[in-house]
Order: sequence, then structure tokens, then C-alpha cells
Amino acid sequence: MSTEESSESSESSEQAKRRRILDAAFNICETRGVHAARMEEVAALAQVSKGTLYRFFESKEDLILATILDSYAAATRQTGAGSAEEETQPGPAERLRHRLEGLSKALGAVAPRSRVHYQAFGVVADSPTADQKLTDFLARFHRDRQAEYEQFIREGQKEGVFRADVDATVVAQAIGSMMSGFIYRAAFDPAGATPEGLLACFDTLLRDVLGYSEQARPDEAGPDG
Amino acid sequence: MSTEESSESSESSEQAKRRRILDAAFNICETRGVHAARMEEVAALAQVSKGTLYRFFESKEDLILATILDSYAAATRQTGAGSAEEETQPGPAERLRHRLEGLSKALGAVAPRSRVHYQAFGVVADSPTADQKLTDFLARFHRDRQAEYEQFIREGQKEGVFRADVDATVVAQAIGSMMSGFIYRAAFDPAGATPEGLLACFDTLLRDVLGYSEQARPDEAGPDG
Amino acid sequence: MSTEESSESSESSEQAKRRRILDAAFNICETRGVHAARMEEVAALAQVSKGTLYRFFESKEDLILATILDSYAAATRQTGAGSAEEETQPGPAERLRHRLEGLSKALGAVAPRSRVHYQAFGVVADSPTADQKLTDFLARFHRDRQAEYEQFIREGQKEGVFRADVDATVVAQAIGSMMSGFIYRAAFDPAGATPEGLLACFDTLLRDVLGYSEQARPDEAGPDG
Amino acid sequence: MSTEESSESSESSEQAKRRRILDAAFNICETRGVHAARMEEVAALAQVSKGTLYRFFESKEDLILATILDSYAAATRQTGAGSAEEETQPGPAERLRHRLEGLSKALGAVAPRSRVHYQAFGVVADSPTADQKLTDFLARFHRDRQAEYEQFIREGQKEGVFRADVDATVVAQAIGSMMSGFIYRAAFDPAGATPEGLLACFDTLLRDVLGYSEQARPDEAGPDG
DNA sequence: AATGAATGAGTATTCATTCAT
DNA sequence: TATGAATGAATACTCATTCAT
Repeated sequence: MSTEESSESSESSEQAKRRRILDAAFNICETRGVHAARMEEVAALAQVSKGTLYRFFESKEDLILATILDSYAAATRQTGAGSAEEETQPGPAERLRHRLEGLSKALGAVAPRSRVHYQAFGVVADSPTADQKLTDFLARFHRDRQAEYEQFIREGQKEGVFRADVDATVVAQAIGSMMSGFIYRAAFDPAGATPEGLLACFDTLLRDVLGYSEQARPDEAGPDG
Repeated sequence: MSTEESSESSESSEQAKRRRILDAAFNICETRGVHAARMEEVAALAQVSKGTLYRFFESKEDLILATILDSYAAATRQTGAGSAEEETQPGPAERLRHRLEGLSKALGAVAPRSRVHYQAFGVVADSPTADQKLTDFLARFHRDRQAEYEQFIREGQKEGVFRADVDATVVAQAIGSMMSGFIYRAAFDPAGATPEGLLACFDTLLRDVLGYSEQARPDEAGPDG
Repeated sequence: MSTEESSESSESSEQAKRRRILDAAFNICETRGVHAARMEEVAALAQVSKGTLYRFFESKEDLILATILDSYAAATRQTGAGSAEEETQPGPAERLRHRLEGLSKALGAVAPRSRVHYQAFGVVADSPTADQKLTDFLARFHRDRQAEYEQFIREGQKEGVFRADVDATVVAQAIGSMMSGFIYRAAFDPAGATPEGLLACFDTLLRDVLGYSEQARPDEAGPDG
Repeated sequence: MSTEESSESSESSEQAKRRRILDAAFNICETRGVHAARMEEVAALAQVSKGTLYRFFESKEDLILATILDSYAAATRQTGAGSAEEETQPGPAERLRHRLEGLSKALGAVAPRSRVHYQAFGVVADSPTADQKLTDFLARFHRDRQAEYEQFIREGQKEGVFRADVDATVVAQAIGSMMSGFIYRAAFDPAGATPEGLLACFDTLLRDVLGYSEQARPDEAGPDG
């Protein structure tokens, strides 16, 4: 027990350190810029020594990469994707709508980190390994998301809640483009990138392209369903 | 006369040098990465000395910034925006369609440069001045584009070729988002970012959201040009 | 205990390093000239890395400044000023004579470093901070010295061993001028700057201006003058 | 004639250019510091091109050296040495006094240039040739001056106006030391280096060491002349 | 494991000097 | 002769990474 406990507490301490380092890294990157961020400063802010820092992350590129991935992980957690709440949605249209709403909010949370992300490309690119990892991650992230949209759309079409004469792939791509466009825009024009605006675009797509009306839920025999 | 001529040739030589430097800078950045690109290498490839390089660009940040802006300038030139051809389009819908097609192609040309652009953020950020310039440029570029889409849409609505019950601002924003999303995506997932795919999304928007059908033109017995 | 010891040895090692750096800096400056001295060379000769060099001295200017001040500190230590030996001198005249002798010898030791000192002005001037420090140090050094001479002279006048009809300030200034003139001369005409020659000038001042005769002491058999 | 005239005017123009360059060089050195002074800036201030600058001075070291020598030449011209006025002085004592007064004034004029002179050592030292020239010049300048003082003193002793039991060499050296000390002091403690203070020291030497009293001039029974 | 002193590779930038026009 | 564009040598300083303690 005591061994386990100490092991646990040690693990938790390790986790806590890792967290402190990631947070410190992001803060310094945000303040000084990714390239100008110094490992020494990160270590100091995280209250660990440089040596300890390198026990957690092999290199600066690695740390920066981890910081970005951490942003995405945190945002994804808030998405509501695969959540119990999402599962209880009445149908595929509602689930898609719920998902888009979750992602919009999540990206809204990531947006302030955009500048750091873009600066990170240049630093991470110095390490072919890290660069590949980042590229792969982002490509996969957006492809996976897009595949999910497409899946939702096809389900909706199968169930008759979405228009059948629409190319699910194209709509999914449109959604994906707007998602990534939102993040990009946030990097240099924060005012032009609000979750509300993004969601408004999605709702237009849902209504006019997919023919889905929130008001038209099966319950309600609306004039548009 | 001879003075004028020599002056002219000198000017053209200056321009040629500047072009060689910008091209060299981009090539090295693409090969080595923006951060790893050395001014000496750029100078060598551009066949000028380091001293001459610095006569054209105050600093590395300045050079990188200029390289990015140059990409956009080149792409914009190919857009067809404001071109005689665009002017002869029968109506606002055609003009918008023409514009979107031009931009899609232009962005398709910029796409391969995306990786360099993103890496550039990190380097340019080292110079507050250059950073501000880049931020301002991108914000303005995308806002201006978006304003143009909105204008086209409103004109189309006024003329009755676009559905009137659609929020022009939201659609313009959707288009803008997809444009920037396209560039972003190109940086890490080139296969996922093709001008054709982008244009397909736009066509869906035009048809389903704005209610515009290309096929409908001939019926209307329009002269078409 | 062991901690204290290691701390001590560490401290002494730090001191030793600092000393090695200062000596290396001076040697390189003397050989190559202050401006041509490269930090890398200094580090190599001092058997430390460049990084370590910069842990001790913020910049080249700082290092050069420290080298000069170190010369003065070393010379001052040999002055005999405030020493037990000086204290045991029978009277103010003897104490002044002793002091002048000490300073002459000390400046004789500084003389070979004069060339480096003068070259240093140009380098140190590149850093406003270091420049101010050097200027302040030298101004204060010479003013303080001069004030001491004046004090000795006044005491001697009060006790009647120096002529009373002499302006102590002027004589102190004369001594000070000759002191600094000696250092200056050493920079370009080493043969013209010998401690013996300097002391001969002082003795003339003491005898003819202040009316003090060394030979007169024993004869007068007085308790103090 | 016309050839001669144009030659003359051309010469005078050359002279004028050289003067402008020397003045420009000194001004820039005084403002920016000798090391930080750029040849381009000097050329611009002198209203000549860099190419022309190099027609007059082989290198930066050469220019700086010339600037210093020019300061001394200008000061020497004002000394009164060898002037008709000096020749008409009644005796060697008066001539020495006159000379010392002239030199004090001249050095007072050079004093503000001291900082530049000291900084110049470091730059000139980069060129062994220029360095040797400067060293030789200064050594010779001060030796020659000192020899003149000694000569005056010996003459005075021969004529009986100076005490015979004084070592002329030592007194001459004392004067020389104070002269150079004055210049040195001016570099870092302008307030401590006034021509009046210097002259006061000399007068003390003349009166107390050499036994010369201005009031005691044989010719004039007046209190001051 | 933790620390932080030590290391040294890496590079933007300047500016004296040259030389084609 | 005059010009000023072109050249390229020269170097202080930083900071990621290592490793002795």
C-alpha cells in the first residue's frame, strides 16, 4: 500500500511537473514568442531545473510540439464528441449539430493559442522528427474530423433528415475548411474569428445545404420538414 | 538619352536583383526551413553579396516578410479580380463565380508555399515591426476579400439572382473561412487541399445556399458575353 | 562541514577562474591590441569556455574595464598607503615621502600596462555604462590621491616641517599632475617614464618647494621635527 | 598664368577638402566615439565621396592619426614658441615663463580633444605603421618640449637668474610630466584640468625651485611691470 | 533524480575598402 | 577625378544541451 501510494503520489507529482512545464512553456511562448522562448526560462517558471526539463522532453522542438498537441487534446476533451450527452441526441442531425457546436466552442478556446501554434511551425520544423509528427497529427486530426462529419451526414441522409441530392464529401470538406480557416484567422485577426460566427456558418450549411431545420425536429410538424 | 537609358537599365537591374533575392530566399526557406535559412546562402543563390542583400532588406525578418507578401501579390495578380474578363461577366452571380474560380486557382498556386508561410510566422515574430506588418497585411487581405464577396452577394440579391432570405454576411464569412482554411490545410496536408475541392465547396454554396444555378443561365436567354 | 569546505573550494575556484580570465584578457590585449583581442582567444587562454567567460563578464567592454580596474587595484595594494609601515613613520613629511615613494613604485608597476589602458578607452567607450564607470573611477582615483597629498602637506605645515607660505592645493595638484603624466608618458615613451625619475621630481618638490630635507632629520635629533 | 592659377585654386581646393575631412573626422569621433565613427559618415559630413576620402587618407587609421597630429599642430601654432614676441622677452626666465604660459593655453585648447585622442590609441593600434607613427610623434613631441625647458633653465642658470644648485633635467622633467598629466587628466576629469591650475603649478616651480620671481625682474622696478 | 555550471556550435550584421562607371 | 554600389572578412554573443556532482 505505502509503496503503491508513494508510487502514486510520485506519479502524480510527475504528472504535475509535466503539466507545470507545458503550461510554463506555453506562457513563455505566448509572451516572448516561440523562437525567443528559452528553455531556462521555461524551467524556472515550471519550478524545475533544466536537467529535469530534459527528462520530460528530449528537446525544445519536442516540448513545443507537446505544447501544441496538449492544446488540441484539451480542446478535444471539451468537444462533447462521444460523450454521453451526444449519444442521447435524438438523431444524426442533432448529433452533428451538437458536435459542430462543441467543436466551435472548443476552437474558440484554442483560438487565443493560434499565434503560438503558427510560430511553432518554424521551430518544430528544425527537427525533422518533430516536424513529421506535427504534420501527421494535424493532417490526421482534420481528416478524422472530416470523416466524422461525412459519416454523420450520410447517416442523416439515410434516415431522410438530410437532403439526399447533396455530396456528403463536399459538405464535410466545407465544414472542415471552415474549422481550419477559423483557427488560421484567429492567428492574425482575433476579432474576425468568433465561435458564434463560425456556428452561424454551420447553421446556414445545415439549413440551406442539408435542408435541416432545428425547428423541424420530428416532434414538430413544421412547414419545412 | 544615354543617361536615361543607363538609368533605366540600372533600375531594371535593381528590380532584377530584388527578384533574384526574393526567389532565392523562398527557395532556401523551402529547402532548409525558414529558421535554418542563412542570409549568406540566400545571397549566394541570388548572386549578390551579403552587403547588397542588406541594401535591399534591412534584416532577415524583413526579407522573410517581403517573401510572403510577394507570394500574395503574385497570387492576387492571377485572381482575375477587376480584370476586363471579369467585367464582361453577364451579372453579379457570374462575376462572383468567376472571382471564386480565380481565387481558388490563385490559392492553389500559393498552397505549395504554405509551409514556408507558417514557418515564417515564428521568424517574423522576432521583429515587432515586421510582425505587426504581417499581421496587419493578412487581417486586411482577408477582410477585404470577404467584403468583396459580401458586396457581390448583395448585388446578386438585389438583382434577384440570389435568394433574398440569406444572410450575405454569413455566407461571405463562410467563403472567407474556407479560403483561409484552404491555405492552412495546404501547410500540412497538401493532398487535402486542391483548388478543385475548394471550388466544389463554393459551387455547393452558390447552388444550395444562394440558389444560383449555372445551368440556369442559358435558359434565361442571356447573351452570355 | 563538508558543505562548507566544498563551498570554499568552489568559491576559490571561482576566484581563480576570474583571475585567469583577467590575466588572459590583459595578455591578449597586450599582444594583439585591445580592439583586436577576441573573446574566444581570451577564453581559450583562460582555459574556460566562452559561455563561462560571459558568466563572469557581461560583455567585452565589461571585461576590458575590469582588467583596467584590476591593474589599479593591484598597484594600489602595493602603495603602502595606510600600511603599518606608513603609520610608524615619524611625521607627516616622512609619511608623505613614504607615500610618494610607494606610489612611484606602484605606478612603475602599472606603467607597462599603460598602452593597454589607453587602447581600452576606445573599446570601453562603446558601452556608455562602462565608459561612465571608467571615467568616474579615474576621476575619483586621481582626486582622492590628490586630496591625500594636500592633507599630508597641511599637516606638515601645521607641524612646521613644511613651509607655511606655500599653497598646499597647488603643490598637491603638481604632484597629481606628475603622477598622471607619468602614466601617460609610459604609454608611448617607456624610456622616459621611470619610477626613479618620478621620485626625483617629487624630492625636488619636497626640498625646494616644501622646504623639507631628508638629510636634516637625523641631525635635528628632534622627537618628531 | 591661367594654368598656375587653376593649379593654385585646385591646390587650395584640395587643401580645403583635406581640412573639411579632418574637421569632419574629429567631429564624428567626438560625437560617436573614435571606434564607432564610420568612414561613410565622415565623407558625408565633409561633403566628399568615400572614394575621395581615400585619396587623401590611406585608411581609417591614417585618418585618425592625421586628426590627432592636426590637433597638436594647431595647438603648437598657438604656443608662441619661436615667435617674435618670445624673442623680445628680456631674458631666459621670461622666455621660459612666456613659453609655459603659451603651452598652458595651447594645452587648454587641446584638452577638449583629449577623449578623442585616447580613444584613438586603440584604433590607430590596429595599424602597426600608424601606431608606430603616433608613438614616435608623441615621444618626440614631449622629449623635444622637455629639451627646450631644460635649455631655457640652463641658460637661466648661466645668467644667474635661476638657482644653480638645481638639477635642470629634473625640473624639465617635472614640467614635462605636468604637461602630459594635464592632457591625460582632461580626458576623464575636465574640471580638474584648467590652464590656470597648470600655470599656477609652473609658477610655484619657477619661484620656489628655480628661485625666480616675476616681481624681481632686474629691468623693471615696478611691482608688475 | 536533481541541479545548474560548463560547453561551443552557429550566424546575423557591420563597415572598411575597392573599383567599375 | 569623383562617385557610391559592391564586396566579404571578421566576431561578439546566445542558448540548447550535457554531465559532473
